[in-house]
Amino acid sequence: MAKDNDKRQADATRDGSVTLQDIAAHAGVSRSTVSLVLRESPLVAERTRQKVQASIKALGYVYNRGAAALRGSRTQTLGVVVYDIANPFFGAMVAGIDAVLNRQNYVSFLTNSEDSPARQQRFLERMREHRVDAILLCPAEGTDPRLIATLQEWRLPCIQVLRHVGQPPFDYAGTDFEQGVRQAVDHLVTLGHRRIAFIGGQAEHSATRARWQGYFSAMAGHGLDQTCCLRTGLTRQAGFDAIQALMAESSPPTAVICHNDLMAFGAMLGLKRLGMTPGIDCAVVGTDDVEETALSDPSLTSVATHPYAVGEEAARLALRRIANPDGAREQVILSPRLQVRESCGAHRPAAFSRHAKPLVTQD
Amino acid sequence: MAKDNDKRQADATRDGSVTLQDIAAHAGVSRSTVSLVLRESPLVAERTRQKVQASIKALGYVYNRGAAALRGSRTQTLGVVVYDIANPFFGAMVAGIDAVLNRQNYVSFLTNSEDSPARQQRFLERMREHRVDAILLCPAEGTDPRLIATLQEWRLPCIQVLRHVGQPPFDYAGTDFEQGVRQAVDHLVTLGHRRIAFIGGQAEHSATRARWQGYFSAMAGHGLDQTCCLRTGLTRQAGFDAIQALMAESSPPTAVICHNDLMAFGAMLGLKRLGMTPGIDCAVVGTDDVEETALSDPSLTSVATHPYAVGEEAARLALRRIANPDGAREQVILSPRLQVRESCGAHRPAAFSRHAKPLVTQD
DNA sequence: AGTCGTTTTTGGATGGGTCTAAATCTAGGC
DNA sequence: GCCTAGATTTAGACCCATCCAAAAACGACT
Repeated sequence: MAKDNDKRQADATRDGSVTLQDIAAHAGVSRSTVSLVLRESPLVAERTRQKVQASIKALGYVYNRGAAALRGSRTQTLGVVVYDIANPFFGAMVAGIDAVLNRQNYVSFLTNSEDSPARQQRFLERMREHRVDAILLCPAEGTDPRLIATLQEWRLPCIQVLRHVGQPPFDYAGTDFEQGVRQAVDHLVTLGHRRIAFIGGQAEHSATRARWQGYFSAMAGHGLDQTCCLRTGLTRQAGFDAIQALMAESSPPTAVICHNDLMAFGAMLGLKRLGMTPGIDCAVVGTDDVEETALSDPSLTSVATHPYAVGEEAARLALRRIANPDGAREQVILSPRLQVRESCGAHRPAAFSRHAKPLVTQD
Repeated sequence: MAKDNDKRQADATRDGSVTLQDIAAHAGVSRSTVSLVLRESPLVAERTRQKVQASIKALGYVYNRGAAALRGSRTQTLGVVVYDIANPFFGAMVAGIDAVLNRQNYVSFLTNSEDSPARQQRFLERMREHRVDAILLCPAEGTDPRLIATLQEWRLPCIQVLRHVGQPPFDYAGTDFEQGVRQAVDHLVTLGHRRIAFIGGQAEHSATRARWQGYFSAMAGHGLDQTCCLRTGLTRQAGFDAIQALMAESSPPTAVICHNDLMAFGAMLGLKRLGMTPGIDCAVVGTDDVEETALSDPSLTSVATHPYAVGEEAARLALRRIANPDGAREQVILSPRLQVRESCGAHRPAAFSRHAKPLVTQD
């Protein structure tokens, strides 16, 4: 037996792969026992546990999660699909996801659909082949609503994030965009604005619809029917173009709310281009409250949508769903908060530090 | 046999897991043959291939990459460790990595070390347990240089990105920061500046050292010895503080080069706070050329370090290394390019800037 | 018909864990 | 000293593909 031991150990050092079998031999127990020790089972006697642990250390064993996943049912991996990883908003969200997963020894695959349903589809299939335990999906624009049902058939838990498609009993984590826009409208009305425009997306997903809904209902609530709005793309350029179109109208708005911060930055540049000053000649409010809001000039008032926190919630929800695949579906919806800065004309803080926001937005 | 077939198929629909065995039975061939078809082996006869493919489609088979990885040696996965995923620079880099990997059917785990060597260590160990084929590592600040040797012992290919530690024969992809800073100095000298300051990191990694090196050597090359510089943190706040300290000196600099764009944005805000106009009272140059450079006011002149391209190169290098683990180590180093905008005072493009100035001086 | 070289196909071992049911060991009770 | 419930440990099947050596099929050529 000692000889057998030696041989094993020699093998191990040669190709660097020590297995349960090797540990078992070294510690003088069975493979099963070692497996139990590794999984911290309470069934193992303390003395045995220590003996095995010592062998594990001595041989430099590395757990093989792939092999474990093959027999067991969990891979301890998650798939994350976003549609624009270069967007700082998603950077923050991914950081939130990462923070939660690490605590649970999970790792996540990250892929970027670039808002292409076809790419998204390929990724999902690849994730499936890798047997991820769940998917966090920010659906690409134009995603077929039936996708969610398909994933269900695949028995692949899917948490939708920020946007959602398909029929309601689904898992979702996001922000209440409707309420966010409403807050922006309310604030602007308080400041005396009446002609408030909204520029936002034309695509049909939940996140767009919710914003429009918030805008229309808030305006109506204040008895302001003469809404003016524009359905555009979601880029900085779109904001730049849209604001100029709005200003060219016979009675231009005195304030504008934008679908996201990128568009708001574009709108501010557009105003400057026209010789106008954002926050004075026309108030501008963005959405997301990305880090850069504080360093634009004027600093941008924005509806904070807490990407880091959304990421955390989504990840937590995913872990709950993995633990209990048939549990009731959950929607975790965070409340946005209007972050008032200079661009809405409310005030102009004197010091940089006062309107600097912490690097990590956490509720 | 037909009965056996039926049973198999029933199993399949029940728990959604069709295996090679099922396909083999359905197509009337052996498991081995099916495996060959899946891997597009030229050994299989065309007729057989088609028959098998039909069965695969009919039964809705899903390839099990985990099982394949257990026997074979490749997992088709990569680990990516960055130190600040919320930073837009890394967002772009990750997008570049993702783009290359997808073409090769690879997926990557992404984790965020937050510049903590301990977290980084944990991640690397987890990646090892998942048997990733290679690691793309942006080493956290304070990483022990021996880490690279350790990874080598683990036989885990590691491509360092942007920063590097350890002894030279290693794989690396990054940008030539030294040359970047040199370009910035040269440009500023051409514009007539003599008192050029540099504010940058104090930590000891390659990326910091290279920048200092570039600064000192370029200054010396122009016969400008009276260098003034500050070693600070790398945040916006650090830039904000540093510029004010510099301006308080008896003979303040007329231009300042910053370690990254975040600091440059901070520095510009700092100048405004002092009632000065960036690009007029003091030139400011950043590094990285993140997207937001164009929308600051004034727009920021910056040394473009091409994060997307760096990500692509790193991923490609990783794939080469996986294919040939013992090949010669490579260093892929991209040349930066100075992106001249308004903040260095060289010119003020007509488009956005004409009206921007009055706006800033309003404080 | 027999031989030979290709081209295809295949059985069975293998990778490294987990799972289940059964075996073995305790200590306490009589 | 024997019996039993409870605590530990274990053997062996299993997960699902890949690998290798060997078998089978095929066609061409003596």
